[in-house]
Amino acid sequence: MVGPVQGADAAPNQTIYVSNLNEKIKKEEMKKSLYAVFSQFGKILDIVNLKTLKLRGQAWVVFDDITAATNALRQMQGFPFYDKPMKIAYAKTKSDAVSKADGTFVPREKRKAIEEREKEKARKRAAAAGPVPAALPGQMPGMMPGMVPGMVPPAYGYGMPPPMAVPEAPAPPNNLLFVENLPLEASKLMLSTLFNQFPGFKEVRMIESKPGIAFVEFSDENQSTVAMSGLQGYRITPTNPMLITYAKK
DNA sequence: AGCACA
Repeated sequence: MVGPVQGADAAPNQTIYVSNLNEKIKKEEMKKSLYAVFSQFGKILDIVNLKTLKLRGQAWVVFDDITAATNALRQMQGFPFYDKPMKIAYAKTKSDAVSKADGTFVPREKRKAIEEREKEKARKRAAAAGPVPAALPGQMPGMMPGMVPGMVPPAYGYGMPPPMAVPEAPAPPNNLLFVENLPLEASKLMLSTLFNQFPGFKEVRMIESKPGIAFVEFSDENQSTVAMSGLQGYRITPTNPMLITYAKK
């Protein structure tokens, strides 16, 4: 049998479906925090988070490739995030961001229209031809006039814009953390106190001319990773959940 | 629980 099987998990996909998310968190914040937590696994093409009745508490994180998605799924399964354990599965279908990147994207309205047209053609053909004739020698079943084996859809048809701009590639895991979205009142002492709870803490560095960010150094990347998980989204003030990523070195 | 692309 072909296609998704009822009751089975979705097949591996470069998009993960994340559910059991805290519904109180606003969309923009949720996306930023998901980005902060998942970008360590690979390039993220898009994050979709809708708050409609049917879709709240869920998000789709679209990765560049399925290896990244698989690692994210395995490593972040059950990860406590805004006080709730994340539930992660592969998405059931291909994301638009992926279709846009590989040139196969067709807007939904057009997809519908095209389907209708194909159906209509099929009906007419069936009516005109009567009983199905045997295929001519050398003709492949299912081929239509004008079709050529191996034909592919046009890249970037339909006047679509190029794929969305993507945040620059995140740094690989390492011992130095980059902290952003800090409130102005965040001090070196506050941050040191906070990060010092985690083993391997070495120092906090802030830059006078760049408020809102800090670098936090640990002895090794395992230790920095633990601290990142522990403080991701932590609020020094109610308005600024901190965003922690690995620093570029 | 809920699988979309505002």
